Amino acid sequence: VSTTILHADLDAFFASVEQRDDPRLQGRPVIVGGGVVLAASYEARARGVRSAMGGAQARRLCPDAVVVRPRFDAYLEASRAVHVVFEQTTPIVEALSIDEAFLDVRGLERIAGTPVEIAARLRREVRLRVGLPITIGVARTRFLAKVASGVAKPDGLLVVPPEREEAFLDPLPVGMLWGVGPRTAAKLRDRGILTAGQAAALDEATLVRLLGRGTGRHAHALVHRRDRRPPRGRRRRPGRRSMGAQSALGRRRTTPEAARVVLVRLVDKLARRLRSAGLACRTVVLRLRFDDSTRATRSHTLPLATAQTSTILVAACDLLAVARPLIERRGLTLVGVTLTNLSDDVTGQLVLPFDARARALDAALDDVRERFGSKAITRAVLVRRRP
DNA sequence: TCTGGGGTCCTAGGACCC
DNA sequence: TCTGGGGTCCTAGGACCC
Repeated sequence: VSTTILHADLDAFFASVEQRDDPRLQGRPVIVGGGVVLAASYEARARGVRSAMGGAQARRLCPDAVVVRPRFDAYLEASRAVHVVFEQTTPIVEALSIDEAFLDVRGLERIAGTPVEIAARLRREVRLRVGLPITIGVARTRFLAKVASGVAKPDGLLVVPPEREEAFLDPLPVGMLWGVGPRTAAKLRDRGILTAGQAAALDEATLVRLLGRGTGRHAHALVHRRDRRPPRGRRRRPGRRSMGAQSALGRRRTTPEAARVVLVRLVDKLARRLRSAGLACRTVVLRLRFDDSTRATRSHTLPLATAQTSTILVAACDLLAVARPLIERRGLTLVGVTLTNLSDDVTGQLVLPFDARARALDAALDDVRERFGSKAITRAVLVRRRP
């Protein structure tokens, strides 16, 4: 029942790193990323520049902005440094993304002070040791803490005590709710529901009817400030669910042949990432986007998990062939591959379906050799399953 | 308003098995 | 033989988040 959850969120992260590393950028509008805005400093945001905005539009809004190429290595380095400060603050740290995390400081009162004192010190430490501004929201639940930090930005600290939760949340627009994006917000707006408080007046069944089961229940829980799950430490994180890569193709009309060239590059890159993560995938998803902004996916699930480039590539090319009519009808603007059904379970028995052909078995054995060396297999047995 | 890349989760229908 | 029910997997799509 205590207010011990912190949501720490670095302000305009990529842009702040650039301003930190180049004093000439300090106090000036900075845009990271060329074609599309990856991050905008607060000076640029004041002029209407937003992340994910097209580069041309951003420059129109803010002609004097300094446009910088992203330096992902520098961001990763900064993120790690901030994380060290988090870990020294409390053992319970749940990293949400490269620039934000939940920290649970319950039980630290005697050692480290109240949550607010801890949060204030954390902000100073990050500023001092990493040189970056960070905003922290403090509340009883993760969701409220996150909303609080969003309201407190930039470079702020905001506490929502339990008795003020309702007054804090109810006037906020529904779009601020976690999991409520443009589509869901529009559905609610059609019913005249604009704020969290208005949504809270509806019962769960109504919200489920309006938004679907998952989204409806979730929204109902959030507006009633139920979010019981505490931040989980990094110990047992659920593990990666998918791994993907994509490539935008630009304006020119792309033939299936040209798409295959891109596909080979993507699959090669992904298979390497997969192997270096010690994972294998079983489902290959081909993602396509067309110039009329429609999308399509085609997927195939293999009989066994693999991390082998050739196996994945064959599946991906088959999917491309399946999608060929689609591609010929519309202009292709993006090709992507996502590998899902990930597992790290490669030891022990490999179970093939009864009708597995010799090639599938070879592929499975090659897979094991590729990952564990040519001597990894001591015995392969074909067992007939009971009929 | 289509301009990047990397993810997560949910839903719904069909196939298949018990 | 007919009827009913339950569960899992696969595929495709949708929505959302940073």
